[in-house]
Amino acid sequence: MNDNGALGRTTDIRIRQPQLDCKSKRCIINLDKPRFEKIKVRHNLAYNIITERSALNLLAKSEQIESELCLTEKGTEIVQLLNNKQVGSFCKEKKLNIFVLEQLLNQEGDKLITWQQLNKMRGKKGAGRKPVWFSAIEGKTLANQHTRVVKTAYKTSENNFMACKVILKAISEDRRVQDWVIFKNKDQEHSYKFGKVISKPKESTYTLEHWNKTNNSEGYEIGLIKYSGCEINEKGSENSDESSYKIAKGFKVKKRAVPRQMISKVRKSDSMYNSETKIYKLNCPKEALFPLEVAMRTKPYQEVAVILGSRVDEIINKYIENNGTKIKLKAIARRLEKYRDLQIITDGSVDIEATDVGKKRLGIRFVVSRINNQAIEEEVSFAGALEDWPKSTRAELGAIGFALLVVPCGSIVRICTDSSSAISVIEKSSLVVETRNRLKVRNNHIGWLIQECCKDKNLVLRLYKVKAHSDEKFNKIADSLAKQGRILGITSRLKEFWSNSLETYPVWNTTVIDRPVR
DNA sequence: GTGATCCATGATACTACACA
DNA sequence: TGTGTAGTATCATGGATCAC
Repeated sequence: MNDNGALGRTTDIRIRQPQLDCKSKRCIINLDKPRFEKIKVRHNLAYNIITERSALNLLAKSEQIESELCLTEKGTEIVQLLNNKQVGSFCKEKKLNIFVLEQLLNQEGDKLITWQQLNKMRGKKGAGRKPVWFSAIEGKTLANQHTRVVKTAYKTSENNFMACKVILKAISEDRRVQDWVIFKNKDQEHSYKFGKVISKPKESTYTLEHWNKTNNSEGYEIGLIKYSGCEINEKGSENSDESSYKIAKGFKVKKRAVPRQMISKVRKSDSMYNSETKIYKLNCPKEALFPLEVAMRTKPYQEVAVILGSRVDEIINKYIENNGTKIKLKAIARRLEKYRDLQIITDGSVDIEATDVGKKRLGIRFVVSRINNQAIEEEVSFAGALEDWPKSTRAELGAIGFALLVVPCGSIVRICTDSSSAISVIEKSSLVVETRNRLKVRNNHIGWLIQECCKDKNLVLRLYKVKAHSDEKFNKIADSLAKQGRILGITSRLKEFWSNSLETYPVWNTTVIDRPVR
């Protein structure tokens, strides 16, 4: 155990394997005698030595191995709820990776999932009979067989983060596949809708069929019924009677397609509706798909796997590589999403003190100075730094580009900058349409980003040249953020987003060369 | 024209368990 | 360890539809 070489690693594996075999949440070095007697693991030398050691009351400890092999501190071991015969059945199960009762409860920790739901969420078929150990767990824990609410002693006191979750997938590239997806209704912050992609044209939008959630009493938690008279289609469809909803194609990059096995058709004989109505059911508890809804209702709040963003979020994801910067920009975008007329002061600077060109950082910052042509009380600003090619115009363009990423779609944006060269680059870029000519403009990477961003968001961009270091309040703030952004701000890197338009582009040391190359 | 998917239905394979 | 049983999902089929 103390050996750092091959012997130690082999011992580690030999200890790890029987832990999984005997369904222990802790390293078997820690197990007491009654727990060892629950299940015998055969053909494992390390296990035999540890059991013999336990019988002789000898002590062996390794804090490092024990902590590495501890699956969870919390949770009720399923083995503790079963008799010896049922434990035998439970330990034969090798595919589902179930160790504690909490893995079988829903996100709110008050209901037991079914055998079929467990299998589906683990990507298994779930064919065959329900095993005796699962039936025993049901018998022991369920307070109500119909609602599957568990007895108070087995409920979790807070949000159950050990619950099984459905892993959403990206929407299939195959235009024939009618994916089931979940999407957010803009008016209801944490409420999600179901949709079926019925058409994937080559243009910029997909068409979704909106399916409404229904409550039922036939043993499944969520039923899906096609919705006529869709309330959320005012943006996508001109006809309010249609149940279709058009979505931006950028949507497809998000993992929001529900795996096929999670949705199945309800048999006509089981349906409470007339025989003509198609009903689908969700083969998992609703919380397994919507953990964010649960997390917002229960405290403490923790970030969870499924977060669906807005179009602005998707555009930020498209251009920015660093997660920290993305989070900051999205937070600013949320504050501005109500407004359609914004004036933003931008500024950029180069770290002239750094002698190593490779380590020079570009300080970028912007401050929102006026909203709907009125001065704002609360400061909305961003300060950060940009990597690669330390040029002052690039810094100015970076600040403008970042500012455009946070503004709402369809808005009028007035950018105030002290760099006439930045204004010149943007104006030149807007006049050049051909890809070949675009690449002849200096700083074309950010210039292209700005043009694409305006196009993606349908922005009206107006550029104003202001005097550097003027006395205006927000210009001062922008100046004061200069050093802060360059020294303390998160260093961001732009994605090579134009790889969608260009098959090849010049790169030096993994960095895009954004000036004319001969 | 080819191939993939959807749909409904019936046949079959799969899985776990009981028992000898 | 092998066999039989029960419950369930999956497969095969063929027509219709749609994308390539």
